[in-house]
Amino acid sequence: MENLIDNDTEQTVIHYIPRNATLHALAEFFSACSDVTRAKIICALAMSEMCVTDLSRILEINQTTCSHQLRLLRAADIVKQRRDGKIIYYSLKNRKIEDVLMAGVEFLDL
Amino acid sequence: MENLIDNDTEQTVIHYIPRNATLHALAEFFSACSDVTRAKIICALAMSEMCVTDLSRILEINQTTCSHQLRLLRAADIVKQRRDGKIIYYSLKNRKIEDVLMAGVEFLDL
DNA sequence: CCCTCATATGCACAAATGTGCAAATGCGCT
DNA sequence: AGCGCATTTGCACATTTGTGCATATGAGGG
Repeated sequence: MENLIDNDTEQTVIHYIPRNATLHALAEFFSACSDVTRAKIICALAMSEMCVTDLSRILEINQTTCSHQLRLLRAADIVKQRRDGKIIYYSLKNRKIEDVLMAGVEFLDL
Repeated sequence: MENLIDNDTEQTVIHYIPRNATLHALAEFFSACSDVTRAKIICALAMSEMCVTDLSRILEINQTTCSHQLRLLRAADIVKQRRDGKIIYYSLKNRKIEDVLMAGVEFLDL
């Protein structure tokens, strides 16, 4: 069983591979961006803090679905909430998420 | 049925939301990055062109699985292949994928 | 206390996804 | 042609995911 790449390269590659925890975190994060509904929500929240009702009305998605996806986005630390009386306002937790979207747009040349 | 955000903001948000085709492309792209195995493969290929056998051996993943995931990555235009006799070498099609991973790493503060 | 509105949760279900075995294909060699 | 190796493909299966209805929770106002 011969190696096809040379041993030095192999060692370099092996050391470059991130730890499993890192890979897992990355995959989970990208997974949170990998749905049309959630991408929509992120884009909307990048413009303005908003409540669930407005979000679902403006994006034309079911309120329940919106709520479910917001929960996922919150679990992924992409979105945060703030309560004001009856209303819960959602917004981006960290503006770096926009850099990620931009990088995606760049890659796809959109 | 009253709006909770003012109409100007609402209009701005509505115009900011990317077209459906764009959202779909973005989601599909991130979906390609949203799996541990594929993330691993991308990281490895960022270091060096490699064939399936080496990839699966070094990353310690089943060769068949590796092949399946490479097909997905190829469909997502993340990876390209080059044949040399019996061997097929895989490499990143576009180095901008690294910027995306970096943005993810930045976001997660890894 | 009851009504209304904003939001979340439980549940069910269809659809998509990741994995690996078994078998097929492709290619060079003799 | 026949063999061996590299890679892909077909198939099956368990698991996860996205969605929305029905229902619950939570908060303010009369």
